[in-house]
Amino acid sequence: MSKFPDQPDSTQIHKRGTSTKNYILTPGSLGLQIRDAIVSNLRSIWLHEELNPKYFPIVEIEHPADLSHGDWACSIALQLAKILKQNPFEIATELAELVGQDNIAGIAKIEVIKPGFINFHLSAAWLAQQTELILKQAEKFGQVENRVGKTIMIEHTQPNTHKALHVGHLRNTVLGMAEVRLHRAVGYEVISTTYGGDVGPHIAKCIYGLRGEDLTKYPTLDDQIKLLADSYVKGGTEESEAAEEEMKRINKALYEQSDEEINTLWEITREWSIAKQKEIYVRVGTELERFYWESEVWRRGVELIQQNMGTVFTESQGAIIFEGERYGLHTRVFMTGQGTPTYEGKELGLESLKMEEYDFDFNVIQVGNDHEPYFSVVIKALEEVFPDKKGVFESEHFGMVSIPSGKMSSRTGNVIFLEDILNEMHERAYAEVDKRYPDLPAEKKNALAETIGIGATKYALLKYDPRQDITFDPEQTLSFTGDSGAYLQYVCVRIQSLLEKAQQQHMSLDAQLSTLDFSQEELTLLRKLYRLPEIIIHAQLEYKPNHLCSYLFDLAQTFNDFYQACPVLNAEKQEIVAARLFLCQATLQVLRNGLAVLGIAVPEKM
RNA sequence: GCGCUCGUAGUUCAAUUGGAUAGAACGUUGGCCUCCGAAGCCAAAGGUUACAGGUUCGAGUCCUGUCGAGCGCACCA
Repeated sequence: MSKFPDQPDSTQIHKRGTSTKNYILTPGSLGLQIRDAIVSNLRSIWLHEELNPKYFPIVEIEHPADLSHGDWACSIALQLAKILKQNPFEIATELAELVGQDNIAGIAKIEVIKPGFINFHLSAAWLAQQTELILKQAEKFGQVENRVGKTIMIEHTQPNTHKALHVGHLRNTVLGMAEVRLHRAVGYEVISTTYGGDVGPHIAKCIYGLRGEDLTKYPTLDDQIKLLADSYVKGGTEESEAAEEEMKRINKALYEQSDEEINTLWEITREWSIAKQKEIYVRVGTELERFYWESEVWRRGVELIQQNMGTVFTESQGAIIFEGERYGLHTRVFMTGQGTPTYEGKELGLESLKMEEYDFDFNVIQVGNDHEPYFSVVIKALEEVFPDKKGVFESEHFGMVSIPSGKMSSRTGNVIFLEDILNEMHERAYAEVDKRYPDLPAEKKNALAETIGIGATKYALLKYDPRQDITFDPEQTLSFTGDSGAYLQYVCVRIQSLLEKAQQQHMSLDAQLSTLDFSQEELTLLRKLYRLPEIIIHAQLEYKPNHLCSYLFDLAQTFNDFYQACPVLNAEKQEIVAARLFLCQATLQVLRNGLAVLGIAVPEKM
């Protein structure tokens, strides 16, 4: 007997790009039960009609965009019309009839609509039960165990030393940490790392501009960072031949550590940069388990290149190259004519060091999309050098950030600095806090302003598709109203204060629903609350935290509809008060859990 | 010139990877605090998804072409 094709669920799908929506179907979920019921009944039809199992489709179900179309929907009948040589509406009707006979608990109604959609409506009892589960699982709700036992290293952020961080870096680190948390949420063991450029021509430029400076004249970290930025511009805009020769000499000396004066200068200023980076990481909640540096991996890269000369790498015009063209890629230089490794050459050393230090199943490297062609080459070369590591390394490409005045460039000074953004957002949030709570001690105002400012900043960067280039206009992008971090925080804070009031009035906060007589607004809320785990899986598989942002914002809006329409504490009957308090708690839990994955904190009051 | 990515409301972006009437936010206009927090809510206006074909039950999404933008095309990262 020939075999029907496998019907995937969320545990079987590793990566985005898979052509099925069934990644959100977790084992035991109602969605999976519905899908499987459709599959098994369809198989009966298949066998009855004596069709070839080879042509049996992958059955997909999804949440209709419009809730009036039900909670789950399946369009398989439309796809089968041709194969079965039958009207899609008839197929849908027959299938719906058969699935209905399975009496799946939780389904209140199955509808067949127009051309041939089968729509499943969930019962209030099931939704209520599901919501009780949210409160039972508390902060664990939203976590799934799809990838337990797998370890992934995520390399992100990657700022160079000797340069001030700008909005682009902020986007990278905020996205990077969101990816780290999303992967943890689906069960991965995650190693969060970064890799910084601390040797090479870009550093040489800064050192060139720096020479002759009395470093002791710059006592504070901010002065020091300012000096580095100015020096970089000085070196970067110098175009005379003599200066270029000198910078090449400095570069070479940096690699070989052959010049005492340059070494000292480099060591001191490198520490400045790293201190500043760490300060920022603490502020934005970036946690890194291991900092890799070009200076510690380049020799290893050179050795690997030398060991694979003639096989993987070849010499050309004095440089050492990898002939990517043989694989339809670019041919790239891995070692320059001067004998220094390039970005690509160093990368080789980096990956080999990672493998030596850690045992991981995957390593995702998140970089800007301008690096995309290089990474295809680097990964190809890597797989040639380490043939047993095929499929381990993967690069993920983020879109670039430009600003209204054009493309950012540290060299010309057309940049918005990361810290300026954070500070400005802090100040704006402080002004709002001050307006509302003028009597609060300054210390508390500052703490609150920081939570709100950082939250709004992170949300503003996470709500876009990571792969899209974005224009970052601080006036417009960073907002405390509408689709913003502050909006979500506000909804949480308002629920918190509601619950506090309820407690003061000794109302019951049991994680149980005593009524199933829901209003339209309550029902809509219930129909969205249970979806968080699916959203997290979706966001993780596609590396798209913006899906989680959209969901949370939509949930918050749905809650506001409910809040506006339904009095909670002042509801007419005790059991309605209890039911609504219960809904408030569940919403708060889901919002908090989702925001935690995004790295956004919720203040107690605001 | 070649390659990759992209083109959606005045602006910034979504759109469950081919699903149902393309959604938000900002901005604009008008309304809602004697009522659980107005950083909130409601309403209005705003679209031939750059353009032209094609594929099919169905296209913003896939294929072809045109126009336009960004990025990349060996000793920078």
